[in-house]
Amino acid sequence: MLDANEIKSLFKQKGIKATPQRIAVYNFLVENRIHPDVETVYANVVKGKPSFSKTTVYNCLQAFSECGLLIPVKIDNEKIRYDADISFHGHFRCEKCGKIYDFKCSDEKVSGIEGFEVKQRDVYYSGLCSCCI
Amino acid sequence: MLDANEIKSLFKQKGIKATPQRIAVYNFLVENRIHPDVETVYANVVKGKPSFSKTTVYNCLQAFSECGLLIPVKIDNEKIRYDADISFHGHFRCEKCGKIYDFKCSDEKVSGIEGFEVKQRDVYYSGLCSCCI
DNA sequence: AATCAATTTATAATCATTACAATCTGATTT
DNA sequence: AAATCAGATTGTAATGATTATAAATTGATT
Repeated sequence: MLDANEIKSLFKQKGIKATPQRIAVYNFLVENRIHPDVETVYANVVKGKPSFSKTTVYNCLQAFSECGLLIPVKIDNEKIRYDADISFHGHFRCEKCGKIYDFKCSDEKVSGIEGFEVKQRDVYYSGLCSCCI
Repeated sequence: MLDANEIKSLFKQKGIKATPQRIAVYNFLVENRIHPDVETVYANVVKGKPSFSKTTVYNCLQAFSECGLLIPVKIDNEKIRYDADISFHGHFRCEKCGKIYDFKCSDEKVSGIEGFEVKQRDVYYSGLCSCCI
């Protein structure tokens, strides 16, 4: 469990209000690096507060995405999943078990978009993980 | 306009039946490298055949994706778009004009997924294109 | 303690995609 | 060339995740 005051100052830094719901959602994301989707986050936080609304989970995840606290992972045709590790890395999705793996990824050399302003880079692989081959 | 017989033999090679609808959809994709979504494809093919069903467009695009005739581009929160260029390259989406640009992209060096079987690699960038900066 | 903007909640609305079943048709066989 | 049949197309209906809405609540500031 992260220190609530740390989270609060982090939120303040990012300009978003600290609410118990947001703290619960962020805490879950940081402690469970499983790239959960909305449903999974909801299922877990609602255990601690039965009145937790799914809309709130949507709101929280969107707010966090917008202020850069987490990265939305949009891979294959799956629902969006969320990653609290905001450093640059690739995502591999196993098409059999559905698990998403982080991997290290060097910067690519690119050409054809000279003069463009790149704000976001995503590297997605998919296939079979070693457990599922 | 591509040669219909060429397309037919291509479809046969891939093991899918050649129908006028499929030929129309594939032809549009190859001639218009605009990474269209389902709606755009439908709007264009229905002009040549008013009874064209949108379900058929979904079916065609899925069949083509499955047999490797085109690549589904799933970038940002946008609807899936389709690319008839199946060689490896990156996709840049301008968040202002919505246009998708192809770019050349060297192979990345990766670590952390040794022993995995990679079947699909996608590199997605987004930001502002030179026209929109 | 008062205030106000932001957030949460529950419900309803939206809309892209999928499911379905009847009809049709392309490709193969006779 | 006609028969055959699996596969494809069509129109309609169902699905379900996400978004919109508005009332009630609450966090942060004064």
